[in-house]
Amino acid sequence: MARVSQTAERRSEFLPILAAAFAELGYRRATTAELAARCRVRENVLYRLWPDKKAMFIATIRFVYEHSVEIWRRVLDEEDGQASAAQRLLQYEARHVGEFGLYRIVFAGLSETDDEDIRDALADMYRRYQKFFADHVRDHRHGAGGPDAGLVAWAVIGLGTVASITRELGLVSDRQRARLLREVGAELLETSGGT
Amino acid sequence: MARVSQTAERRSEFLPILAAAFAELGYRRATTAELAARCRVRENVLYRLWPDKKAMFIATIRFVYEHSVEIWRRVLDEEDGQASAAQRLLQYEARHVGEFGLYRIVFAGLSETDDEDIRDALADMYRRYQKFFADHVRDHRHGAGGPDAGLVAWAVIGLGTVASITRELGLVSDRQRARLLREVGAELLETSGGT
DNA sequence: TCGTTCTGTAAGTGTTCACTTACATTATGC
DNA sequence: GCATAATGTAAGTGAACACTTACAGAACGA
Repeated sequence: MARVSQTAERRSEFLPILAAAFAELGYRRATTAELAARCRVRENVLYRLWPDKKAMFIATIRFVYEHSVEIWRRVLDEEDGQASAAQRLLQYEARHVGEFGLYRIVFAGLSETDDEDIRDALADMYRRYQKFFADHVRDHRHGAGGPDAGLVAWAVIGLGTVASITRELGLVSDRQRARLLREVGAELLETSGGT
Repeated sequence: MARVSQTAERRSEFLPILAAAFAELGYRRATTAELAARCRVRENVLYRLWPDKKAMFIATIRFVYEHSVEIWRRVLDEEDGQASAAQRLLQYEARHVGEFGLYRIVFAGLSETDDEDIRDALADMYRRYQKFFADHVRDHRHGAGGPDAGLVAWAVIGLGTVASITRELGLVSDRQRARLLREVGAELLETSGGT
């Protein structure tokens, strides 16, 4: 034997760079030449780490999910007696939504959904997000009535999505976007169950 | 002079076909060869109607907006003494959201937002949608308090977006998706203004 | 009927891209 | 120190794509 493989380390070294590139350029425009240049290696180095470009993209989707969940966990670990976890997540997003270009990667993926592998990776990511929020919504209400917490979680994801879109397209001011997430988000959490 | 030009008619003849193609394939995968084949003409025929592929896409975005607004107007014209216009729109979407692949075109556009023209076309489209809904939200409440109707309109758009995503990725059943739009949508309309 | 313009067909063209191959260099276990 | 496998450099390849050009036929006003 000679020289132990650094494959795993290199993968996690490059993933944030790939994520930034896919977020900035979208799937098609992020050419393998561009990805390699940003990683400061040649293309074939990337091809030793992943079988093809699609695999790089799917790995990026997973990375982005884990990255943002990690950030959220850190936010939740900060002590704050007043607000529930769900409220704190909304407040955090009110200030930082769209910051890391997560949604640009998701949009890129959503226009590639005729590819089964990409669709599966996205579906998996959304399921995890929804479960994450739904748990916190249920916790926020601890047992009280209201519409299905799962549905509210989807609505919160929708709120984050539209917030990112308005940011991306310059449709509303930062101030208004923060209000959107805080005020409408609070309403979603507080609703006492209609129909 | 000889032979009068049919340019305008042909454009509107092809637009629904282009819309279907972009919705099904996304921007990059909808190659000009594929677009032409679906229109049953050669590529250069399309290039006589629009200067380039981007112009075809932007024309499609506008078409899709006008198409869905026309449908909504028809829904609103049907008499229904009970429900407000906003409620009827939500009920309609609960049954038909994502049906025409509108959001796939939007997603395709959102991953091309580094192109100024595409970004502008999308921004314009969103502004119109938001105004359309905001007017109906205000009307629904006729003067009563609550969070800014403009913000609620954005939230409704978010709800429609996430509904389309869950449909696209097969994440929730049709039944649950209808509940999401009807129940959570109703909550958004009814909120009496928090903070 | 003639001339002009619209409309259709067919075959390029230059570029870009995902992915590959060939080979030189370097680190490390034995 | 030497064999071995990891790592780096450089060039290339075949396919796909946006867009073009050249030309033939068809409609229609004069």
